[in-house]
Amino acid sequence: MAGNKRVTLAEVAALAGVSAITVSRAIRQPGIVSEKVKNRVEAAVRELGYVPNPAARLLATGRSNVIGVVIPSITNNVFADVVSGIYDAVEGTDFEVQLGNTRYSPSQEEGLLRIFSSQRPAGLIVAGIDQTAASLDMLASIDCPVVQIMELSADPVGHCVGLSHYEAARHASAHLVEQGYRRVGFLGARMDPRTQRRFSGFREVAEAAGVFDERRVCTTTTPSSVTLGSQLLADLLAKAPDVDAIFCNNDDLALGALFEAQRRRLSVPDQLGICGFNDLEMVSAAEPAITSVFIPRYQMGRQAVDLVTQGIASDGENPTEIRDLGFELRARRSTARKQD
Amino acid sequence: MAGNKRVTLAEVAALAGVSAITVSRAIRQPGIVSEKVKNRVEAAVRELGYVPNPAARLLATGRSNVIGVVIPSITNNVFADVVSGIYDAVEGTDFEVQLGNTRYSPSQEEGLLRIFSSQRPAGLIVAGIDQTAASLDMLASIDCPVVQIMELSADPVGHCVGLSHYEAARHASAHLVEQGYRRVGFLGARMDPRTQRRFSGFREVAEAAGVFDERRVCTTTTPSSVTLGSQLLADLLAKAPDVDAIFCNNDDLALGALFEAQRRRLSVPDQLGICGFNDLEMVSAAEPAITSVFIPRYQMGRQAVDLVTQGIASDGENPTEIRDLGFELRARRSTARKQD
DNA sequence: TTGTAGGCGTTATCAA
DNA sequence: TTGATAACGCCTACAA
Repeated sequence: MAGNKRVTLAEVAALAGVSAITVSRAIRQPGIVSEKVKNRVEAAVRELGYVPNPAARLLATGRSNVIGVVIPSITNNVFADVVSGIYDAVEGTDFEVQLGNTRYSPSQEEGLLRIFSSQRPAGLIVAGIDQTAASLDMLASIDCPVVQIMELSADPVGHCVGLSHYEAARHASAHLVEQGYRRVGFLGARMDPRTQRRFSGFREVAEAAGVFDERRVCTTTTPSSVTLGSQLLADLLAKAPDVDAIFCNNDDLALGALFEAQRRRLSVPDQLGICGFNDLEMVSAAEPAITSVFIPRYQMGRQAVDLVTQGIASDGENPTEIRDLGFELRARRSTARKQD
Repeated sequence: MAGNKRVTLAEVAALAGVSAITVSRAIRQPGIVSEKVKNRVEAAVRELGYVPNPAARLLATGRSNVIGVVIPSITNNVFADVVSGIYDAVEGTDFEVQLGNTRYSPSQEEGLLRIFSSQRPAGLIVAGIDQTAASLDMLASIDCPVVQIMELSADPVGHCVGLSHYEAARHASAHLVEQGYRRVGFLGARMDPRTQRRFSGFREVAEAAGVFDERRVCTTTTPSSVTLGSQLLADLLAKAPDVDAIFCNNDDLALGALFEAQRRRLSVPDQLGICGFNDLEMVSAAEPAITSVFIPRYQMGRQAVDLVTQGIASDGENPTEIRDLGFELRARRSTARKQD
């Protein structure tokens, strides 16, 4: 089968008794070559174990098969799932994924986009809608499908697959109020734009219900962790011992808060209701199971790739698409207060 | 500065008043061109905003700047940290990372390696030492630095950065015995080769201490999760209600077991000791904090890249290196049994 | 439907 | 130290 040295189009062509360009066409647009020739070519390809040389193709076309993906973190479970969806969707296609990590830094994001732009990518998938003006300029002027994921933008640079974190937070907060909690608080880490939008949702619902109080808000710009969730709850309890429920900006914090509550013998959900965000697997397994807001992480990744490939297939002629994939509040025992 | 169209070597050469190849040399081997020419070239590069075209370079040299990374999962936190180390180490260099996901399937691994091999990568980083014979053949014959990570191999195909999971499991198991536990059990998911090696370590220590019992072993090939940890502990307790400590193959299972113990009002560590593996952040935050074995995930990623780049710099003339990065048992309250 | 010529941007080779 | 020439493998444009 496959020899050791690289097989070229010319060698396949020689074996099949056609010209190189015919082999090229048989591979890329099987429809336009005759059935007979196609079969001969396919046989030769198999026999020689031919694999196209992407560098040569790129050099000739000026267009790569790389889908650039720009995310703020690769260790965060949320993005791990998104990336997983992206890789699954790309599998079996001719595309490759190139991952860029911004570390939540807009300027690093700008740098990554600059690099990607200069490489003529097949498509670009970027997390969030809070790019710098310079980043947005690049995205707007680049000649390939662009997809913003995670959130919904009123004014997207390209396609958009996500959900309203503001609405999601409103639902979660409303749930707390409905459960009868009246002194609700908020725990937030990192406080990136997405987090802040969730906080807005929480704040508005709490204010509308007349249960908002600044003293029950504990936030930090420190990156999120379970340990930090414990600390934030400790801080919150110091400031506002009467808090009876918390909306945590993510599940790590929620789990940390649960552990801290256990340490203090605070009964969850009776003395303290806890709601997380993202619905990572672990929170549904907790004791008590933690209420959270599921967001379709994996699907966002998959559909972003779909939009890229469709955009390429239609040669950029398809209109901008905004897909709201929604969210789902998953109420569990951690907020199941005994109703009087 | 940078115009919109791509600047080529020839344009830089024209502006600098030299030939293209001289510019090429001035960029790649500044040492061999005259000071004067070098300065002129540098000025021209800056003025035009020249960026080399990697595709053309690759086509001409037959050697890419891609470091291929083959891991079994991208959602698993363990590999997320490894990959994070890889990306951090690659940053600022001329290399790029290409991630391949085997989904714990040896045949998918083979396929990925086949693709990578055909792309003349700059280096290859593969997780584990349990490749198929065909995979090992490819790794052995490929003309670039190869690094196996996660484990130590007696007979590595290239470099090796990892630790002995067998030894690590022995330590953890010995710790349980030292704490006075006498009816120790094992919880294992997925049961891939690495997991099995950890089980061997556990088994041998337990047998040597005369505390091994088949009935206290609960394993499944199902992928690991926190929920699964709860189920496995439930299964274990059904088979062997007298178990007094468990070594969990990873932290997800350990956390799930802790939750299940809480549900059953089993006191940890007194009635049940729990030890995890990997030392993910969450286990140290748990209540009680869970004992685990830390492994240097991030460092393995970083050092693997170092070995690749060194191998390239030395043109493959450096000897095979095996780096044992070790592990660290982090004893916490979940195994701090009151000693009588 | 198939083929021919030329070029994509860079580097290796050989020569000056 | 610098330069001319010829690849590298594929694709676009045009021709047959």
